[in-house]
Amino acid sequence: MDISVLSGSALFRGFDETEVNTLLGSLNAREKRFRKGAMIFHSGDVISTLCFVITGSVTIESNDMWGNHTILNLVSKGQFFAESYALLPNEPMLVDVCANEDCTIVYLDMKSVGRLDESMRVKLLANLLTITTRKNLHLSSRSFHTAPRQVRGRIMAYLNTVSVQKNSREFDIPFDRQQLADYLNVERSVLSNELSKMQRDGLIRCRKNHFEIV
Amino acid sequence: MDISVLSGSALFRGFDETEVNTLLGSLNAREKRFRKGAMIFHSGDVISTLCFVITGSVTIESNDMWGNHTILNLVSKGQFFAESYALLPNEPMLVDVCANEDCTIVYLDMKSVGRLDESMRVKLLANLLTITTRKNLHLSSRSFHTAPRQVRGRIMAYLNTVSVQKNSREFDIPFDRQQLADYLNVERSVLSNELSKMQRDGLIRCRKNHFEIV
DNA sequence: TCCGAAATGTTGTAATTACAACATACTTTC
DNA sequence: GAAAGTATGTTGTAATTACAACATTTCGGA
Repeated sequence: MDISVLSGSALFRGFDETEVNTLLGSLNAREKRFRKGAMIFHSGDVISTLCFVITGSVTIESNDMWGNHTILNLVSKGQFFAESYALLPNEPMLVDVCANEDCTIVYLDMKSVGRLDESMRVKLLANLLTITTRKNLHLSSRSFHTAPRQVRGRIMAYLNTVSVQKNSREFDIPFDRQQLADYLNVERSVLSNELSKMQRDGLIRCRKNHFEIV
Repeated sequence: MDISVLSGSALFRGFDETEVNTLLGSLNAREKRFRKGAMIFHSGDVISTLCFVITGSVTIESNDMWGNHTILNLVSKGQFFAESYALLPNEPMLVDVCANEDCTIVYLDMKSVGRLDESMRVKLLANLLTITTRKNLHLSSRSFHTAPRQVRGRIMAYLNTVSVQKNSREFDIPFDRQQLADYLNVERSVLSNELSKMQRDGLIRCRKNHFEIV
C-alpha cells in the first residue's frame, strides 16, 4: 500500500511515519481498486469505513426514482469521503458513490477509533473534526453554485469558485458537460448552448474542460 | 443563563452538571438576544464562536449581489450553527445568519478548547464531531429537496422529509411561503400556485404552514 | 487511417418558470 | 372593531428551460 499520500493527508497530520503505520493497522486499512464508472457505494448501504482516494476521483450522486441524476460533489485524489456515514453508525447512505475514473480507495474502519490510546485518539479526533468541517464548507459551496435561477448565473458562480481555488483565470474543471449539467442541476443541451452564447458574448473561452474567464 | 437546554445538548453529552458549568466558564459562554429579522452574522464576518440556539430559530442564508435570496438551512431551538467557521479560524463566513423569530443565542469560544484537560477535550471533540457530521447530512438534505427540476417534485421531496422526521402525515413546517420558496429555490407565486394545484389534485392539504399528505 | 462509439454542439417546439400586477385573507395596532 | 400592513393566492405574459432530434467533433481502438 502506498502510504505516502495517506500520511500526508489531513487525517494523519501531526503523526510520524511509525504512528501512521500503527494507525493503519489499528484501523484495519484496506485498499481496493475500481474501474471508471463502477459503483463504490449504493444508496441504502450501511458502512463504518472512512474512505480515502489514493488515485483517481469519485462522484457523490443522488439518483431518484424519477430519473433525476444529480452530482453533489466530486472527491479527488488526497481527499476523504463517506465520513458522515462512517462516523454515524447505522445511518444508511442517501447517495451513490461512483468511480469518476479508474481509482484506488483505502477504507479505514472507524469502529476501531475507540480502542486507540487517548493521546492518539485526541489527535485523530481533532483531524477528523477538521475534515468534516471543511467538507461542510465544501458541501455548501454547491448550494451557491445552484442558487442563481438562470443557467448563465450558475455557470458563472461555479467557474468563479474554481478560478479562485486555482488562483488563475485559466483552468481545467473535473467535469465533462453531462457531469457539469448534473452538478448545476440543468439540462446538458441547455448548458452547451449557454456556454456557446457566453463565448459569443466574450465572457469566457472554453474547449472541452479547459476554461478561461475573459 | 438557562443551562438546562445547553446541558441536554449534543455538545455536552456525557458531561455532568458540574462539568458543564466548568466548560461554560472555560469556553467563555455568552448569551445574547435578537429580535425577529435581526442579522446575527453577515457574510464576510470572521468568528471563532460556536453558536447555540436556546430559544427561537435562525436561518442560514445566501444573498448575492443580483438579489438572489436563498435559505440554506433553518436552525431551531437546541441546535448549533456556525461550527464550520468556529472551528476553522480565519475562514470568512460565506452566508448570512438571521433571526427567524425572536431568539436567544449562546456563544462558545472554540479558541479555548486547546486549554482543556485531555479527558474533557476528548469527550468534547467527539461530541463536536457528531455535531458537524450530523450537520453534514442535514446540509445535503437540501440538495435532495432542490434536485427535482420541477416545483411539484421539490415540494414533495421536502414535505416527505418533514413527514418522515415528524413521523406523521400531518405536520407544521417552520417556513412561511416566501421562506419555503427561498429554500426550494423557486418563485413564491409559482409555489403558491403549485400548492393550490396539488390540493385540487388531492395530493396534499394545507393551511398556512400546516400540511397534510393525503 | 478508418470506423464506430461517445461526447459535444445546435435547433425547434412544448412545457415550465419568472415576473409583475392585482385580489384576497390574515394580523397587528391603535 | 377599523385601518394599515403583511402574507398568501391568482392570473396573464414574457422569458427561460426541458426535451427530443439531429449534426458535428473527438477519441480509441481495429
